[in-house]
Amino acid sequence: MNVLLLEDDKSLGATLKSRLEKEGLTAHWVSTIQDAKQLVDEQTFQLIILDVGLPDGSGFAFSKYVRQKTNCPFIFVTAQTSAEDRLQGYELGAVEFIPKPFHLKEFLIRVKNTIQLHGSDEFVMDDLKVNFNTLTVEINGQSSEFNLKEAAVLKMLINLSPKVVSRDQLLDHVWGEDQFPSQRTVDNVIVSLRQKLGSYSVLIHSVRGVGYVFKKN
Amino acid sequence: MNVLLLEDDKSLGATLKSRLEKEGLTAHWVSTIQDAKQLVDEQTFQLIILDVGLPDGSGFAFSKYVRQKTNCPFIFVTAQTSAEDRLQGYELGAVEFIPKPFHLKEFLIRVKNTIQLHGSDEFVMDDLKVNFNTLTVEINGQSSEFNLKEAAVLKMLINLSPKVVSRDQLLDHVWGEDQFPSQRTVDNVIVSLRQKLGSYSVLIHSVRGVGYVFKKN
DNA sequence: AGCTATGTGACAAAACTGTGACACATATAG
DNA sequence: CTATATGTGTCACAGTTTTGTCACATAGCT
Repeated sequence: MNVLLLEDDKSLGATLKSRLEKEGLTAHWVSTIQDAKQLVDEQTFQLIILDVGLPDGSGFAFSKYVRQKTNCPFIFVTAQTSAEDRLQGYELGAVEFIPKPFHLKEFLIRVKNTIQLHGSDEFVMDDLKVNFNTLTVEINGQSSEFNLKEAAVLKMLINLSPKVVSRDQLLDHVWGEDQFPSQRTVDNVIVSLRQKLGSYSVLIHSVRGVGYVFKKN
Repeated sequence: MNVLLLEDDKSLGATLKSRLEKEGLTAHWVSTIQDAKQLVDEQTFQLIILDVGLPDGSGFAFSKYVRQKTNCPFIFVTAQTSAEDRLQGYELGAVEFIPKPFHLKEFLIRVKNTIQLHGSDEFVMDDLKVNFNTLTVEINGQSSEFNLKEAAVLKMLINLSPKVVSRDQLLDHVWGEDQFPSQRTVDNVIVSLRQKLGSYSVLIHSVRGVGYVFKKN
């Protein structure tokens, strides 16, 4: 799960990022709306956690930007906690509203609940539907299943699309920085991915000398 | 859906009861812990919404009483909203904590989320009928009984369907975050569930490396 | 003690993974 | 243009990991 954390308090941001990662999530932490916009344009997230009072604008405004681009669920974490603030948050499409200050345990409980309830980890394009939760891919109703590595590789390619992802990046991210399988291993995963993607296999291009790209159309 | 509303503010209580009923729920409204205990002893509820500051005691205390008797989810609605209060609420097993004052719309959004996440205590599909309250399953009239763990696991799978539930999620939710049975334990519960589900056992799929899914057809 | 509910360990079965070999493709130099 | 070097696609095999299942141990209750 790819999580975007937008929080300008350095200490809090660092803490939350580390706790989210302990939960097995991939957390990206930025402290300005500008940086957040850039990340949202570059990657896809399954959850966004954001403050309202930020140095370069209001989290409420940013949440509108997010809504236009994706349907990613988001959680407000803020000291502005009046009934009106909360209602505004929920009406903007928030799925949670956590008032500051809070205890970490409460934060984690509520984030977990949110992920269980709203966290759909899907990629859809035309007749192609990939579900990273059930590790399945459906093409024109025909479905087949991924294994863990395949899913992780495809997810990374899609998340970073249209950037080229090197084999080393894949090995680091998917296999872990302490594992050193041969680079042929990556190719093999690509092979089986392509088989399972059928006619959509052409979306995975190989870039000679570098790695692979997923091109959305 | 049977909902218990424990709120001593007459005006607020009446409003909430009426709004809950507009949502199609059956709402019982009482204003004292004494009355609430009596109702809890007499009936089964699928959701309890309660204030903390009550004329004849603390809602926190009552929530402990509830926990002993049932596993019904409950939501605190209260003006005591410090981080400590909220944490205490969540640690007592609350699934939501709504600070006063609030707008009705926020209240309804959060109640609906809760209901969706925790579901009802009966599940019916074709010839399959599962009752999580009496811990029974009936298939074509043939009935058998679950034990507590089996029921809790099945309920979680069904409530989150079609999402995959990891063994860790199951261990946290069913066994508790402070218990650490082996993951084999989960598999064994799945085995006995499958046995009791007979021909419907195929609905429980395992997702290698992740966990299990319940697929409603 | 007898009973039930629950957790554990062992082992087989199934699925996944990484490797090397080889064919094929693409770049670069001559 | 051809030869050579290098990168990539694909396959089958064997080792590893995960899961299904069973028999048994333990705990708590009556």
